[in-house]
Amino acid sequence: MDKKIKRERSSATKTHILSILEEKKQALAHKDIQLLLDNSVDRVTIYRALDRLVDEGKIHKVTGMEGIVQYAICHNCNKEEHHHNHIHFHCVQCETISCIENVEPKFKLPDGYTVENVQCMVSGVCKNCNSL
Amino acid sequence: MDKKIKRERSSATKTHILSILEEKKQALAHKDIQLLLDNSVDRVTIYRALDRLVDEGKIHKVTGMEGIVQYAICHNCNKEEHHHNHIHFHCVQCETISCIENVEPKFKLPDGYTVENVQCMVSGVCKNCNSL
DNA sequence: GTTTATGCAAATTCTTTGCAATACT
DNA sequence: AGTATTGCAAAGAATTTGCATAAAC
Repeated sequence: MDKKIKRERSSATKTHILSILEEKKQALAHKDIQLLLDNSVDRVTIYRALDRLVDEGKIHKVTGMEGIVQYAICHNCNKEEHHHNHIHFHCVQCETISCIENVEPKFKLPDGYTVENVQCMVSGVCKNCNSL
Repeated sequence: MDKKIKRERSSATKTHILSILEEKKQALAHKDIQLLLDNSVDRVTIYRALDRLVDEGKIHKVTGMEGIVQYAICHNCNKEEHHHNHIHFHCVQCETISCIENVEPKFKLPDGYTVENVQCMVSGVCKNCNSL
């Protein structure tokens, strides 16, 4: 029940994953990351590195429309506070998921409900694909 | 690539699943449904019945915060048109997911984006639990 | 009688766990 | 030295596929 006191440590896998996510500027699934790592890193190692990055507030999990789990860079988070109420956009043409930073959905629930967290997935055609 | 021409047919499993979902008034996972069917129906049969019900526009899939797939009754859908832009509410106390009908999230995406579909998961405490 | 639904076995995919070896600080 | 990371093997959960039998229309 007690929190594991784990010091953050750099690791080849974590660094590499982060730079991939930075470069692609979109959410990627475990599978994609493994491929982009040239299959040179063990599946399990990738799972664990992703978990640690999530714990450290560096990336966050996004579950796509079809239930596929993906990971994206966190821009406004740290280990203590997470802010993922922004919209995730799934482009049906280029099949990518990306974060629309600074756009939060507004809504009014019926009386009696208390809101803690919001996850919003919007699908459609992204800026890039629309301008082709 | 061609659509399977399947006539809709009644079946014990489909009917039973529908009445369970109607009665519970919340989204249920495959697992829950199997249990509520007293484990008397084969896992695979349930998966297939759920798929068919989704195709027929009778129920829709909801993927919860933690990636658990659940199914809920459709109130405004048919085989041709689906309207699931309403909010799905996940209560962290009673651990249920339910549809908040008629509440759609509003947001404004940057120029260039075209919206086709919206899926919004809100977690918090539901009306029932808040009034206890 | 033709098509769809069911049950069983088996295969796939995704994810997690245990453990020994290695790397980081 | 002490703790976190890695790789491998193996287990576990969720979902899908194939095929023969049963049921619906």
